[in-house]
Amino acid sequence: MTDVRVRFAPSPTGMFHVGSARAALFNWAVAERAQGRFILRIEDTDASRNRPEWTEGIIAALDWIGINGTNPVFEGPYFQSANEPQHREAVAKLLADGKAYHCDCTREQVQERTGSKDKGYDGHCRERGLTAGAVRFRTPDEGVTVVDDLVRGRVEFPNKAQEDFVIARSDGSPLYVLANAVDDITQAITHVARGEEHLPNAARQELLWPALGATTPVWAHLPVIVNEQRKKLSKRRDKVALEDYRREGYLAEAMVNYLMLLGWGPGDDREIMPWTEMAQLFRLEDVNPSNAFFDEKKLRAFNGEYIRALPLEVFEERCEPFLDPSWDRELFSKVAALAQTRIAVLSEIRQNVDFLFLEEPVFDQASWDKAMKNSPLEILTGYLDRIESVNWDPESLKQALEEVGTAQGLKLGKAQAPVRVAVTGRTVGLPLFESIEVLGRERTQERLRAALARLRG
RNA sequence: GCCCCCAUCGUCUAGCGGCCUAGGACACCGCCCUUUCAAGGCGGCGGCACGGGUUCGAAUCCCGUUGGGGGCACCA
Repeated sequence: MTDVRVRFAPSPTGMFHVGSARAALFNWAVAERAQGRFILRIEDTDASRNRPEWTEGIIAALDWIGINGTNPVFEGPYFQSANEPQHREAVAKLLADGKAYHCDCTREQVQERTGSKDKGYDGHCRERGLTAGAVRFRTPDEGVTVVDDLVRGRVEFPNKAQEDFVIARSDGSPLYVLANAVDDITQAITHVARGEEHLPNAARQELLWPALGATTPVWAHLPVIVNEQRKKLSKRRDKVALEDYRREGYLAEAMVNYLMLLGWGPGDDREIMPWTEMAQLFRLEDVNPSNAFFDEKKLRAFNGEYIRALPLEVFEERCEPFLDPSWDRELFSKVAALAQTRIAVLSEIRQNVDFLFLEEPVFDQASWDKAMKNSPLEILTGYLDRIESVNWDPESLKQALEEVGTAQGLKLGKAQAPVRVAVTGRTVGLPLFESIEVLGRERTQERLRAALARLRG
């Protein structure tokens, strides 16, 4: 088998999308498994829609999910705009060969002639011998064009429904369908795996490649990732930016793992699986052809799994960006392990540990009211009293509260509520007595007194 | 309107003619553990869209219906 060369060819027209990330990952897996090449090509031929920061965003996002030059399989980035001379040359050759022709019709003129806005181009300029204007590719009028697709099988497109599509603007600048084909050919791409929205383009390129003297690559059109309404994920209405997920505290490993499972499965009954293993198992032939819903709930669950699997020190490092710079890291270290099983995304670390660092805990009225139901005055005063002399370890702190509770006829579950809110401001959180231990005697006493004052109004 | 794709639990998937009494995961619901909340353990709910074929046998093959989706730019 000849060397496998795949490519990922995003256009820098917006924030990097989870759908693009998955397509990149699928290609990356193909390249890795085959020990081939993964070519990153930035398709920046529409200058009006491109911005340099989007390009940087693409590279940073790919790097985040593990796609970068560290791996020798990676090649690029190349910029499509740099290949414009070749694109123009290809257009010229097609023109010279009579496989393409100039056309100066406006959209309005075409519509007027065909009497419909849905009919498409009518071939009006085919034999006019124009030497200027847009360039159209001459498509066959009969027969079918076949796209042999790894995930969809044989797909036929009737040629009579295929209009003579434009390959270059009237100013001579080449269009996507042409530029993309030329680059794929010159970069010797063997497998094109991209979103299903490109399937109609494949029909055109199936015509274009031979016209350019090349044999067609292996196609694989990936299912679309959809939202809850089963519509293709869109920048406008859906949360699609990979960067947003990163900032929220999703781990790249979890994101990669989850994305790989959208349209594909490793085959056995495992889902949580390291990249190296997935890459060895992945085959385009096994990609499921139907659309997949991006389920953030499941992503969260995966992320939780990955967080819990982290060695403690690594977990602490990963939390770093989500902690206030002023917070004492040694104090944080003491409760990190307790928080690790309690968060699903890293940003949630804050609400779990903030009570340790704030001057006074953040109270919300609802939690307060909920917790201060059962003899709160007695519990708080009683505990304040016991705490004065108790041994400062979780077990003793617990026993002390148990005794105070018993005196009020309350089990620990009830008795801990007022204390928890007094100390942490919240009704749920880390194990109470470990939290108190780390907070220290004095600060705990302060908080209990403050709560009492607040309680007495 | 035209062209194309798709169809297994709510969701993501396993299944590629007999192993299926359809498996797993997320979600959901119980129970256990328990100082709250998690985590963990155990259990439960829940699906082959429909109708015809083909076959000794169909979730798996074929056709149709219905339902979803994608594409129809001098964007990528």
